[in-house]
Amino acid sequence: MVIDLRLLREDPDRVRASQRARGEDVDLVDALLAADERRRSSGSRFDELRAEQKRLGRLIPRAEGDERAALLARAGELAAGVKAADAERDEADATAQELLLRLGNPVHPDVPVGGEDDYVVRETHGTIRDFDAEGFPALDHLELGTRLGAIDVERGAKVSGSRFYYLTGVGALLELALVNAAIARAVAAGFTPMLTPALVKPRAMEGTGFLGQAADDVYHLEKDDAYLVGTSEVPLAAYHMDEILPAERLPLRYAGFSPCFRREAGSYGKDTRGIFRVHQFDKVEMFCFVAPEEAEAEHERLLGWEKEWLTALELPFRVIDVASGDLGASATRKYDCEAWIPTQGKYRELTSASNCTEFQARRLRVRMREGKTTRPLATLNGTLCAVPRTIVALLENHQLAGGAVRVPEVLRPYLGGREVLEPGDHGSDPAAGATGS
RNA sequence: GGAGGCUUCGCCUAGUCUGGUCUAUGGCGCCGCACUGCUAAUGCGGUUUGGGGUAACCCCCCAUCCCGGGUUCAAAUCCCGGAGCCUCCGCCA
Repeated sequence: MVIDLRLLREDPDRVRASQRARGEDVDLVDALLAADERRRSSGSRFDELRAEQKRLGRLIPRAEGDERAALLARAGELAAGVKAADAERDEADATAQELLLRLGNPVHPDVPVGGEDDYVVRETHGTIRDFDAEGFPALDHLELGTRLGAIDVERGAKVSGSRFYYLTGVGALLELALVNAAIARAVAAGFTPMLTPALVKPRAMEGTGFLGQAADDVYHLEKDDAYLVGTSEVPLAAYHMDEILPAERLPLRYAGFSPCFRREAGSYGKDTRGIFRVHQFDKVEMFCFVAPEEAEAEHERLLGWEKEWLTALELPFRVIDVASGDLGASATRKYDCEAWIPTQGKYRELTSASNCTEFQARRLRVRMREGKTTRPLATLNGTLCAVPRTIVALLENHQLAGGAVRVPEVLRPYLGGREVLEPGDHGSDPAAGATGS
């Protein structure tokens, strides 16, 4: 049973306050405490009866005649009692477990309280271009992508439905360039690159906190009782499931690359144009296992790597401290990097760094051993590069008059040296064209 | 998809047929102590994990032999279901 209710028992008011800040059910806390109490009392009754049962079990084989009959009679009573206590404990366990799934990680005290719009802007970077001054109107990413032969949403919809797309020609090259550049940077920063499964068992999904409030957004394959991951955070967190890691091996840092699947339930009519919000995309994700006391510092480091990446892509962006009501279930605090999208006239989320403290580690039973003691560790995750959104930001921010797009220097080595993407480039190797071969 | 074999406390392993001091054997590794110019060797002790009792330590209780059910007074052991690994066959990028 993957339950740890220590914080709840010790400081229920803090958990209540957290639920309130998240805009979630506060009564849940009392229901959980009640289930926990039932679980404990039936558990200790079970333990006592079982102890007596064991004692009898040792006497019976040696007893004879009337004595043996009496012992067997008592043992029969005990068996019934043990069974009842066991059933009651199981029921309380299941109830507690089910309630616990709906309880989010207690929010960090410095997190701004409120909903989606109550974030606090931490910092702003880069310069927003003034297209009026430059003398041409900014085209949106879909217009640019279509002209470049990079994005095909019509055929995506024809084949798979709305919110699906093809990346074609230089669009496909652009994704591969982004992924390669991002992985190279992560590796240089000390991350171990990982290609992860996209299909996981319920345990992994549940343990990372995606089957609570976020369950509607997850694809489930009923026939196999398997889930399509919405991020490689899931298989990365579960990678060390049920393991005890020596403290001296920490921090463990992984850079995962995987497709991500999201139902986008409840976002009808939102971002319907282009590839900003889609059902399937690829993403490079950073994931860290650290000692709990290191978690906040690691959170800052994750944010730092994200900022360096966006800066290297020459994108104007800002960092927000996400408000309590907009945190995922697993995060105690979350920083989003939002890039400026010229045609929308606003900043939009490109990356997100979450400190999950011990929330996921407890559920997945990932622990650290330090000397003699074993305790849960902390997990953190941060986007390095979510491909479609990054493409949106790149196309729009780096567009030139006439629909061409300047390639930031970091990506050029990964794009056959191209400095500009231009309509008519079908993605073949420019060097091959130049030599006429 | 079909057939068979396997899964024991870090690793290896005894135990399962024939249910009951299994409170799970031994080896390796690891930790501590002793001995020893150093190292090595040797000896002794310790070494699954989770929950509970306790202010805490020692210690005590319960669970845990892949997981979940069942039979039984009693399950590592018997029965059913599932998972994982391996071998062979079929199919396949």
